Amino acid sequence: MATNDPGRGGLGTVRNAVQLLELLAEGPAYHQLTDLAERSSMSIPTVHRLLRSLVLADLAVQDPATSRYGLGPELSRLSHHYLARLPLLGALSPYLSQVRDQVGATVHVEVLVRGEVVYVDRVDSVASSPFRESHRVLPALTTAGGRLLAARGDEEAWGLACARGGDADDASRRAWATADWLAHRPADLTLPAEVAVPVLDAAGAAVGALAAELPGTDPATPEGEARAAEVAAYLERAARAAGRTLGHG
Amino acid sequence: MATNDPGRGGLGTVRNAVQLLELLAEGPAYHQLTDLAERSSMSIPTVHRLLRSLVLADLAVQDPATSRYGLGPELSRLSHHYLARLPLLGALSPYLSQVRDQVGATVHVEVLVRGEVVYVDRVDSVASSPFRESHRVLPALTTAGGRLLAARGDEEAWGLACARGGDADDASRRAWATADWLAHRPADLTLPAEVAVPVLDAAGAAVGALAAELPGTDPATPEGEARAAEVAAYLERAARAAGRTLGHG
DNA sequence: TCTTGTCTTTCAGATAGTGAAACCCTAGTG
DNA sequence: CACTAGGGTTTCACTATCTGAAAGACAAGA
Repeated sequence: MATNDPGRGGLGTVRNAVQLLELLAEGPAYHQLTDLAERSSMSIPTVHRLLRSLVLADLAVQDPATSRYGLGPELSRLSHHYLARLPLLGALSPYLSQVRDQVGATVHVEVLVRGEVVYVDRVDSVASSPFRESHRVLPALTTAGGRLLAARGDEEAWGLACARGGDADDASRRAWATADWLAHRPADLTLPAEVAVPVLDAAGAAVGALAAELPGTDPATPEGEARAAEVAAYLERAARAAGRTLGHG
Repeated sequence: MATNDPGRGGLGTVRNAVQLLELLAEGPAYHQLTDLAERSSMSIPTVHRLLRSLVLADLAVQDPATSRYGLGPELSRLSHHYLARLPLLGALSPYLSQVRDQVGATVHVEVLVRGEVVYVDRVDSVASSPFRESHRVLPALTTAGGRLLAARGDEEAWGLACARGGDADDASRRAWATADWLAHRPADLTLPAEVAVPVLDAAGAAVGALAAELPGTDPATPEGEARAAEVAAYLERAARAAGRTLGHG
């Protein structure tokens, strides 16, 4: 046992605080203390103190009516500071409007974090539907971009992606890891299908995905696949251009 | 000393970890350990351990080349989970595309967090410029929306906003707190001017702002102000409609 | 009223985090 | 090439600080 695994390394208090944030992130907006204590297998006072500290930092909030706990706005502020300096976004940004115009659909930039796909940037098409899910975060393997990124990631990333559901075998992984582009129609039929291409940095690592919506198209049909290939060509050009401005690792 | 102020309440380790995240959020993308230790007035080993814990949780990253530290992608994942369930966004979402079409410009949803304005949602106009700053986070008092929100906030929020710069006196505050809408052209002339209206919940508290860009318009001129008032009318209608679906507090 | 289910606080004790100092590396320099 | 300077990392004894059992508050239902 090289790692001497106590959960995993790092300061216990930080680990516990982070675990709470992750519990708060799943399921409904607000959670009750008792429940969080049980799910985290920490004692109730400990959870209470941790939550109070997180609330003080605005990383969590406590609903004054029910005194239940949820995630806090400071996460958004920090996230925006992170994204504002993310090389991937800076590199893609100049091309996004053009790609949007070329493909005539909403374009997304996606990254893979802990088995989930996060939509970190977007340019809306003219005909964006009013049913916008602006802040989707989906299990990686349920989206085209997520499949590309998870399959090209390391074992840990792939494992986390599988753990989020959307079953996949090793054959799928090999196919996705080598594909230049991928189209997928989500099981939720209210969401549009999407085509995605990976964005590779100078070292050849997939740092994100560039995806376009395919409203009213089913990539399982021949004409759908033709449309997807056509759109993918535009995406690939932008992804390659952006990739050239990205340094190593 | 009612508060017995040791910095402020909460668990010390969490407070320190959060302080590091805030230091990482300001200035350049990557910071060095020594510098962070000095700025936080914590010992170097302590900062090192905290950062290692944060890196383990993906809340921070360590650049493998320079071994310097920056914010991590998990912040985005958590932030998206937060935003996905934010009542403000759900309430405004159905109206945003329509407002975009009515005003013919990019529309933003903004919230105030710790003295900074965070752009939490956006619908792009057809003619969105390629120089998109998608993930701005600006000192509150340098934007129209931030001024509205800070002025209507409590003392603490107002104080934090002033601390971020963009000087303001009490007269300005009173004017902004009662204004139905506000237009402002940022000092950075590459950014467009914006008009903003507050979004009030059932209790009358300002939970966010709805703003539209005014490209090529200077609200300081008579015709600019007329245009701003016209746009504001559309924004107000959407903000009121959304506000009705927002509960108390 | 009593019960049940919450969130919150207290307090003694030991776990777990702290800082000084030493160690290791890499990069730059004479 | 040896030397220095500047970072990041690790060790270790100490004790500050976090922990958990139990008790306290508070609200909602029966």
